[in-house]
Amino acid sequence: MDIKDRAKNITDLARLAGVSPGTVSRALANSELISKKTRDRIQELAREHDFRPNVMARNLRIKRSGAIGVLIPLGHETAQHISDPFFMSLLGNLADALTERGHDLLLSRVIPNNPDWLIDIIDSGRVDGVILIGQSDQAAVIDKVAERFLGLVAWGANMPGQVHCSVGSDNRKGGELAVRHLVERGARKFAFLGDPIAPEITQRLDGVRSALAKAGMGDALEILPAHLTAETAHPAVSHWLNQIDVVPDGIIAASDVIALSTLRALAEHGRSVPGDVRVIGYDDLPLANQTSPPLTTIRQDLVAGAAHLVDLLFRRIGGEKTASVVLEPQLIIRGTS
Amino acid sequence: MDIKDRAKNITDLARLAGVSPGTVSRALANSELISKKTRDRIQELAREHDFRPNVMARNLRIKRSGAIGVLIPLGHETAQHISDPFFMSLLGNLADALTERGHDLLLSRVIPNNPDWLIDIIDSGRVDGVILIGQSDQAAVIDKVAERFLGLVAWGANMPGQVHCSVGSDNRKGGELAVRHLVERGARKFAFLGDPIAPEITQRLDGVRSALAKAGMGDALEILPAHLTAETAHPAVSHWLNQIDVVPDGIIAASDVIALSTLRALAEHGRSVPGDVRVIGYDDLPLANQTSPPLTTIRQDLVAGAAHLVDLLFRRIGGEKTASVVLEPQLIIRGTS
DNA sequence: CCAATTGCAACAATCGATTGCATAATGAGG
DNA sequence: CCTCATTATGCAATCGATTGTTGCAATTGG
Repeated sequence: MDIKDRAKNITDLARLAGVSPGTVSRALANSELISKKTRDRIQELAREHDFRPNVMARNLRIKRSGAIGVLIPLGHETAQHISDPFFMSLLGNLADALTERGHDLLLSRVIPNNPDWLIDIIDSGRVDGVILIGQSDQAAVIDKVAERFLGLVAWGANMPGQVHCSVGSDNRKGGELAVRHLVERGARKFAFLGDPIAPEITQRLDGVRSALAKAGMGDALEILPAHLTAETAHPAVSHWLNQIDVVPDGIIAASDVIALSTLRALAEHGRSVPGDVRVIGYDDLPLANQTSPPLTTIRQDLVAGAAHLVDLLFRRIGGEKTASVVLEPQLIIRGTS
Repeated sequence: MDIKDRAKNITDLARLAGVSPGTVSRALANSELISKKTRDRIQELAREHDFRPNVMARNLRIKRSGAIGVLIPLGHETAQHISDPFFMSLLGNLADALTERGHDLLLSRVIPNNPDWLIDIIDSGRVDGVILIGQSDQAAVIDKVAERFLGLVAWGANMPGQVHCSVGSDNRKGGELAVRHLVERGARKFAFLGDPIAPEITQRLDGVRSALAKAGMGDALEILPAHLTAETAHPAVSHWLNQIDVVPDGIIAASDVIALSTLRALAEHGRSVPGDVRVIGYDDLPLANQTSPPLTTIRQDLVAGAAHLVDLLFRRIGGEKTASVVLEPQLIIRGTS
């Protein structure tokens, strides 16, 4: 088939078939209104001419875009990069789940410098629904939008009084699991590394505090509240190790990424893991299994998480008012504890 | 502003302003054809009513979608996951670069089970251009499409006689760099870990072979040609270590991900790095700096790579017939060599 | 004071597919 | 051979914004 006589729109194809555009449209949609004979003929013709209907025109008419917006709000720390392994890991799973449902994934890294960032995207008509990866510090904005707009789900913490639908792990329980495990292994002096500005982190810290209190060691906790990314974590932790008097023997990192940098900093300071210090991460990213020794961590099941996000989103798009989902965190014991 | 009287389309807004839809369109586009006074009035009205023009209608009319498709073809190994850290790292950089240019990023993980996978996406009208992350084993398909369609660039190897425009590092030179470095450090028996089905890997292996030949050690190379992902690499390498007679003292991993697993497997086999064995990776992913000891590797500058991909793509969309770009690989010496 | 020029905004066609409704073609039965 | 009931197709409006062309009014110059 030469490039010249490729039918570029439904009208061309209709002329070639000797029927009206409407008939072609129905035939390609396999509508019963068109006789089997013409239907087959038109479908065959479409195949021969390599015809592909214009998606935008179709979307305009039927008012759906066939795309789901996946947004990564970078509120409290614009320096945070989209390639953060945690985001990426979830994103990969979302891409798979959405593709299976025949939807495109519109990726956007958004810096919420005006309060309309979310509404802007929703009202633009580019997407049928929105999945937020993380709430950053935008809980208020998200809640306000969620009151009006159903097709929105978020990965992250489930806060009391929250309006929007979220999927996330039980961060509090995760924090508790981490501490209980370290206590069992004999740790007595603890440190928590992570910035409680993000609600998830706050909840993890709450869990840590609560478990320590229960164990009668409520005052044995130190906190390094710096915002820690893959790039900034190592120097921050290293500096912290230099200035403290007594190095804790149980370190709870707020994420695997932080834990990784911590392992390295400890090695450089001549501390053995898990001999001198026991370390536990959070997330169970694929790379947690790749360190030496492999990282003990609290697992968030991102495959299940992504599946839930997508499932809830489509149910909400369908009009259902779904509740949030809280996933059970799981202690994964490896070599660093 | 109540939700009721939100103008939902340009016609509503025109009625409210007492002008015609065309005038509103021009006013919002800040066209000189409309007097400053009416322009300001309409813009103010639009702001009050929170009006956002329908992107799909606009796109249909002006025949652009405002989105760039980023495709990850998974040809020779469907099990490979989109969350491969290398893909993700590049993807993050692409998202940033495209956002800066005001374009959306349509992410798709595609399994090329029929030869039309690429044409389908291009002709659907959903995207203005396509960036391929990796060519997988689809070079023929890609070349055929590239003959006709300009708005296409790919990350990956630059093969002789290639039609499509690609951006990638000089894999051959990268392989040479790796070997020269290991030789300098005293390694005498080598292994290359990676599957030469992907053209990039073949080129790296060629470089390795060539450098070894130059050093007069052409026969000191062993190859583990398994397809290695984050999940499969560790068992494969571990098994390999068990069955070989003499463990090499210089290991060239075809990627950082493979190098990571190798480090772990070596540790489990009681080999010290870099004491017994020197290891070098390829890519310089963020996580290469996070291992202990940190990984010596051949750096591909993904920030520059992403910038090139986007720049070339937009120039091609603009009609320019750009040539491929080959980036200079860089030896990053860290702790494993 | 009238004609020529300029400036603004309205009109209407257009992008390409979908779909309710009207109409033509077909076939059966009398 | 004609009528009526179906079935199969055509017609035309629609989704919402863009843009070339046209028409009207105000301004300027002679």
